[in-house]
Amino acid sequence: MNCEDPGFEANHDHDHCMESALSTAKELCRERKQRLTPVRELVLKLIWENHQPMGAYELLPALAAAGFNSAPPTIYRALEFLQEQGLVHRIASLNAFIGCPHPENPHRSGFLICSGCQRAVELDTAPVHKALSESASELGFQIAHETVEVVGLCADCQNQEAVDA
Amino acid sequence: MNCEDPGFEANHDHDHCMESALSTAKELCRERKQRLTPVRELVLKLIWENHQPMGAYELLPALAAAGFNSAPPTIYRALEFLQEQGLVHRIASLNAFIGCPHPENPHRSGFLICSGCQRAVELDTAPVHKALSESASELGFQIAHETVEVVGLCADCQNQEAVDA
DNA sequence: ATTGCCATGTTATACTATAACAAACCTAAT
DNA sequence: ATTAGGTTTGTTATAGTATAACATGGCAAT
Ligand SMILES: [Zn+2]
Ligand SMILES: [Zn+2]
Ligand SMILES: [Zn+2]
Ligand SMILES: [Zn+2]
Repeated sequence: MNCEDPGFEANHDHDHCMESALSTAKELCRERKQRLTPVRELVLKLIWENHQPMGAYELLPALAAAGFNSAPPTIYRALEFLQEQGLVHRIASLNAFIGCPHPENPHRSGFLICSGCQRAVELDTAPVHKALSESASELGFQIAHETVEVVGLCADCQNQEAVDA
Repeated sequence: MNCEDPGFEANHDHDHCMESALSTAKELCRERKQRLTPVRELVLKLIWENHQPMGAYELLPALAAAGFNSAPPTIYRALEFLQEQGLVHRIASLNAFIGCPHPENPHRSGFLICSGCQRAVELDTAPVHKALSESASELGFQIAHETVEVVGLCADCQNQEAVDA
């Protein structure tokens, strides 16, 4: 698999993920006449490299190592830009950020987060959105944004638990 | 309506909400042999009084006014206890806490949050959970906990917007 | 009364995020 | 090329959220 086909499979080509995500990002920003500056690109790269949700402050050392200013505003500005472009999502329950595998079409995001291996994969939120919008419309509530973050164990980590037990 | 029938209706009996929530809490803690100490009860009362999601630090002044220590650990300990007992929920996307209208049977929580009036109501999460668990089981993912927080406009605030426009 | 557990007080610190203003840098007219 | 205007980055400071660690006090079972 690659990162365009979300899942928890461990054995996939990380490098391909990252390169693909970066080249897609460059193309999108070019189309949209947005500037994927060096620091923004580096932050995106770092997020994809780690391939799991990353806190803002976890990214700072690598920024410093690359010669950029590593005060908090630097990283938060980059993250803000990347979020606006749909290149990364924020996971509220983790105070962390993760790369989006489908930035070309903006969408509602939702995540499955494994508490065993810390990996997170983006969900297809269509079914859950349908359920939510039905509940909301019963109350006359107009949805603007959804936070859907599910914590649990991925298949690998369930197996691991069984082995350990 | 009262708070056992969640909704965004403005004209309901706040005092009844609060008293009902507090007496339910007392009874539950007695049944469970848990101690609803003065500071814990006060925190619960403050949360219900405000009747909207409250940040931990917003509650501290009232604690100080009541003669309690008002250092952060005090409030976070009380909140932790109240969460364990299902008496309050944390809303991750707001870093805030709100009283649960149905603490007698522990449940998955989900919220509709109005960005106009800051009120939040608990959702019936059964339909959402059904959708989520189908998506999760396709990936062999075992759900432990769900964060479902929907931001938007309640009916009142939609009307208000229409008037203002 | 003694012991042990739970709850609270207290101080300090970690972690997360933004405000505010200055400097550098594009970019696109002139 | 010059200049003016907007955007990006640097820099310092601070706001906002949450927990660690250890001391003290209250309560209950023996
Ligand atoms: Zn996405
Ligand atoms: Zn896992
Ligand atoms: Zn609840
Ligand atoms: Zn409203």
